[in-house]
Amino acid sequence: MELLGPYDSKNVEDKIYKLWEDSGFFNPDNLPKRHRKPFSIVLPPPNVTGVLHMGSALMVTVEDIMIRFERMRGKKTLWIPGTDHAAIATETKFLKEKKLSRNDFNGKREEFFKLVDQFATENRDVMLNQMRKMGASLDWSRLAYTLDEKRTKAVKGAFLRMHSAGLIYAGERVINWDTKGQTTVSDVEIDHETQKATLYTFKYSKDFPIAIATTRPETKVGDTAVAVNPSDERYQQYIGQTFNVEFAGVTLNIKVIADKEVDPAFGTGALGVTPAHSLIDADMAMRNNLPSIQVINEFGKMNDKAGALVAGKKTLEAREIIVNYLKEHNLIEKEEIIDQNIAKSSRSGGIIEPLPKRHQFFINVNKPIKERGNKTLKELMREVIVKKKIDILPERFEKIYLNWVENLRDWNISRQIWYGHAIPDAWYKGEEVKISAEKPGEDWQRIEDTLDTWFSSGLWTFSTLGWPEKTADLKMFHPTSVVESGYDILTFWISRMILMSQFLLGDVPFKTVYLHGLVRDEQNRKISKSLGNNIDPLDMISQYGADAVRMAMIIGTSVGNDSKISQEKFKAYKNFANKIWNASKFVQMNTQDFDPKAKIKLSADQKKNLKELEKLAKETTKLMDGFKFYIAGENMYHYFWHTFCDKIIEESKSALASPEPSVKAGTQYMLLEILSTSLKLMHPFMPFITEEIWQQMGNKSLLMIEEWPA
RNA sequence: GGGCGCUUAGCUCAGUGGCUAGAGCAUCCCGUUUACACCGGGGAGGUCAGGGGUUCGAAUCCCUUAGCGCCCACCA
Repeated sequence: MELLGPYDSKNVEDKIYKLWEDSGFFNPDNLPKRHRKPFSIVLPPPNVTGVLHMGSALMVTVEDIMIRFERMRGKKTLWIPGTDHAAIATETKFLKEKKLSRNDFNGKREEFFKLVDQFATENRDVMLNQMRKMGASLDWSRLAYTLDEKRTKAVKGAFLRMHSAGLIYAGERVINWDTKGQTTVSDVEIDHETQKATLYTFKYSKDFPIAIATTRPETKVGDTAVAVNPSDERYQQYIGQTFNVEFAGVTLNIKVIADKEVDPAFGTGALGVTPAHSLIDADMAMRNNLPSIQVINEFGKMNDKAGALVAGKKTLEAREIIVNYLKEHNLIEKEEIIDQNIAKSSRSGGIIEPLPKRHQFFINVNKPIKERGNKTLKELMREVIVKKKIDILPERFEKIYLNWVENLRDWNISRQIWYGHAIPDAWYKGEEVKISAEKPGEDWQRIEDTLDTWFSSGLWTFSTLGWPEKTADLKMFHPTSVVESGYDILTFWISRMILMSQFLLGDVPFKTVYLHGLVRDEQNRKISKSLGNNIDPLDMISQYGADAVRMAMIIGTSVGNDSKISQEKFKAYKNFANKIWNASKFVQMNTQDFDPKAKIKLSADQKKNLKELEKLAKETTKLMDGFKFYIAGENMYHYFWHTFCDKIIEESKSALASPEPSVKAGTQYMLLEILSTSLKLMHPFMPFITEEIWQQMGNKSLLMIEEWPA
């Protein structure tokens, strides 16, 4: 009997974790025979250079609850750990911490790659240990990294298959250029900020017949057309005509075109078309066969084609110069202040400048795929939700997802950074691009871009199981049962996994998506480094114990909703852990002499207690099945404290003192029964303390693999 | 501009047609001989944002108003 003093998590947790790890039961291959049906989850791979924060603590808690619950229920449970190389984020962090720039490496990419890799690995081990502290029952023998050898093979296989199916194409396109990060980014990596901007209405020159409106006059030196709505009567006479105009030191060749995308009600109803620096204009130029003139370079400065007046200037300076030019020449008709969205890179914060770039790889989401019933990726992504092959919890995110898929455009997967997967077998000669294992010819050169990091994480559910090899793991554990993540990466990650799995495997990557909310501080602020309001889960673990941290994370957080976390909450569940400890101590002290073979007599109330417990177990199971862990946990808390401790234990005190042996033995039986069943029911939530007590009760087996009581 | 959601006790939140609307924390009163003061017993505290409707019955379903929040978007 060792349950002395108040519960001290520090003496228990590391010891218990080692006990579990040594048992081998985190690995489904080692589980006893009764564990047959698979249940699998892939851990959303955190950035390799990250640290465990409140969001990851919540993620680990929810997933470990599911895994432990299903393991006890007899499933063959696999929870795969791993980390994400997070290309841009890691490269940026490395350069910043080492106070280096890519130029310092003089093009020595391999050397650079090695150093970043090493940097990443050091960080990784720290973070993985943090997950152990949380009690995560991850199968460490299957640890994966999005940039390790096996995953590289998967990436290459996926890329080549998509390319040969015609789903990946390359070419010169107007892309989102991050002027700070010096790379292209995809549509989802852009944030829009509303700003006040001046909308200028003006003519290129006095002899040009149509006035146009823009908030970016500096781009107008790259105009090749003016577009009007085909039904706009004001401009009918000019459609099809071409004008040569002198504008701010350059000669523009402006064709007047009709395009239905133009809103006749906005501005003058006429749009100056700048094919090189606007995505919508680029589309319009493609439809109307217009030339494109790049006037802004990759550093956000005007180039030589922009004319002597502004060449070499930053875009904002150039804007002033052009506006002055317009004023001097009396060309401005109207100036008004409007709200405008400006695009910024969500990673670097740099302004996004649309500009044309060669050799860019895209995933075509609108191409019918022969081997998938002529459906497009977009249709496949939509179908799995509509046909309920995948459930998203909470359901409202299905609408958000579908809405996003509707608006989906081709995905630019090229990145101009070094740390990441090289685009496999990619070569260029001038504008030409070829995918070939061998160098296609003398004049061909390697395309040195890397892939968007989400390309590799999109493969995660099956690349971690050995794909493209036909492994036993893949057969057993894919599709995975549940994917659990924050709703903020629904479009980045969840959607890409669906895309990849649908095409490459013709199957869903998971059956259920469980989305958790953001963890916020007491003032309802997002937890972020810049606010300095981060609560370190490790601090909380050392103050309150991992079980208390897990309870604090899960209770009061319903699926898909943000939650608030505060010190009081951790404290409350630390008290609960102590309550469990003391109640167990009481039971043990009073059942030392219990003989399992003794004749027992139960009072009507005691029988009722056992019935109630049975009911609670059934309800808990139902709630867990419905992913309502927060309610299940709260119910257990309430039952254990206010029913078992406050009522049942109190009432048992007199019965334990009964002179009638069968009454005493009956009471002992009941107490032991309720305690051990409670420990089982609470184990997914509070694994350390329940296992510790289970062990101290003299059980030979691990609570972790005990049979679930309902 | 399009879409989604939230508003329930002082605070954080549960509760998707049915007993008198719940929990945790906080608060107030009482209580220290042996499981636990990291405790026990008791109490106060809510026109479920406002209005309208459906229903035998509404926090829950529908409409509407207000406030707050999120996502998407190439009105230049």
